[in-house]
Amino acid sequence: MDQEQLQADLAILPIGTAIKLTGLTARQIRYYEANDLISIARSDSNQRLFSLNNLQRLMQIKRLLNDEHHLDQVRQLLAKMDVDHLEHHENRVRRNLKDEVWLASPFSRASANSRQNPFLHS
DNA sequence: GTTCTTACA
DNA sequence: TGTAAGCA
Repeated sequence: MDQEQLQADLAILPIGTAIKLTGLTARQIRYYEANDLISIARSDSNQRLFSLNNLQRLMQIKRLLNDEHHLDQVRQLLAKMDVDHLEHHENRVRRNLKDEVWLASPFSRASANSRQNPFLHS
């Protein structure tokens, strides 16, 4: 995970900021969370902590509800999107692992010239 | 002052 | 969905 994603996942913003940036009310945000449309981090004192990704998702929920969708439909739609993203992420991890195994293998040029090649030094 | 939960109009 | 009560 790169630094951009890391910062986008950093949950540090209070609900007051989320309210101003999304245009939603605290009531709505808490209602969406209670109905599993979004998962929001909590502080030690049980206060909600929002990340940039949280805000983006809240605005997405806001847009979807304004169109045609009902709460149940939005929940299922977002749930499926989450599954897809997870699968893509897992696939990416598998590709990276596969590449690393190849690069570390004795059949790879990178391995033959690598400082970490166990066959070169001692 | 802000946020949280619960409950009622 | 808004709002008030009582806490943290």
